[in-house]
Amino acid sequence: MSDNPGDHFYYNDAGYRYNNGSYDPQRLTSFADFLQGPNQDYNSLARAFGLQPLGSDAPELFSPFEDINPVKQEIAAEGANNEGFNNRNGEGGGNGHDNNYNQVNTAGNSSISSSSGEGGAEEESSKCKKEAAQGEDGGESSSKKQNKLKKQGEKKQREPRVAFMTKSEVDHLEDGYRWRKYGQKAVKNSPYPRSYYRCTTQKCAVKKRVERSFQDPTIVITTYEGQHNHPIPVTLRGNAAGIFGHHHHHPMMLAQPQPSIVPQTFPPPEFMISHIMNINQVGSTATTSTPDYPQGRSSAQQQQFHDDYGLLQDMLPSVFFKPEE
DNA sequence: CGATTTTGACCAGCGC
DNA sequence: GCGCTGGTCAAAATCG
Repeated sequence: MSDNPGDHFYYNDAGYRYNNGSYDPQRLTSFADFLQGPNQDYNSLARAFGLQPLGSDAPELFSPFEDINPVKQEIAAEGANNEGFNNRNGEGGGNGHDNNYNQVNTAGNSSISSSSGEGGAEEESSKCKKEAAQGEDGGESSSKKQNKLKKQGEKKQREPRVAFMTKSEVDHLEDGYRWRKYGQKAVKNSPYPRSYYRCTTQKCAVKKRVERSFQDPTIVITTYEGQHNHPIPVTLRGNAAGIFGHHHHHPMMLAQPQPSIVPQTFPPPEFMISHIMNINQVGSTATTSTPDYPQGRSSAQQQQFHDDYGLLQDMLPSVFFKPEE
């Protein structure tokens, strides 16, 4: 949707300051579980991040599990009941939170006319996927493109999407995977374009979209769709493999030397993404062995994890999910 | 010279 | 049907 997610960003109020910065394995577990399994339910991730559900206020973003398959729905329901997600504290969200870092907020950029104009809800939901195409080449030539094989009508439902908002100057964040850009389109109501990427690994259909929030240009919104069915290519430095592991490098060192909006405070967001991807990776491929976080780690490692997570928190202005496109 | 990006054409839903 | 829109294709351009 065009609806630039920016139109609904109250995420800043969501209190992502995860449990006051204290370590909460429970939540970490949740977070990791979410990333690992195929059962990504939106609320669980939110929970993991200590986010408010945004339920009533932003149904279009957070809501519904309608598009998710039955199994996931159950999970979702469970989670919902379980922990009440509805306890949004305050309505307009409001409660400020103000992080240490200068919450940019682009006050100036008030072009947020958003609501005013069309913004209005605008749903959109497009589940469109091209594909079938079937060209009638009836007439003439010109059939250049289409004419692909067409599977019988499978609807090709789309995979759940998970999006991250990250404060960063660079649009395309390093996340350990290789991507090939296959398109770019202007985003309605936004001066910033949206880029489309596909995982370059064969057989892997994961896609990713990157766009900059027009409400707060310091934030980039990265949306992933699908799950990788292969390991992270081991070519990049700062590669997730090193993050937890064996090495004693401080995460900061693994980070890419790219400019950050708030250099003195923030490590490049690439690190964060890698971190997330690492967790994701560990679970998906392998084995049911022990997860690579908290348990079974030395206290130093746990501490490290804790620190990393803290950074991660700072890097992530928030997280949100869009069940329906 | 292969891999990737650029960029306009195309395509499929959707609302009207 | 028409036009808009998000998403994708693919030929040409560029990169490494």
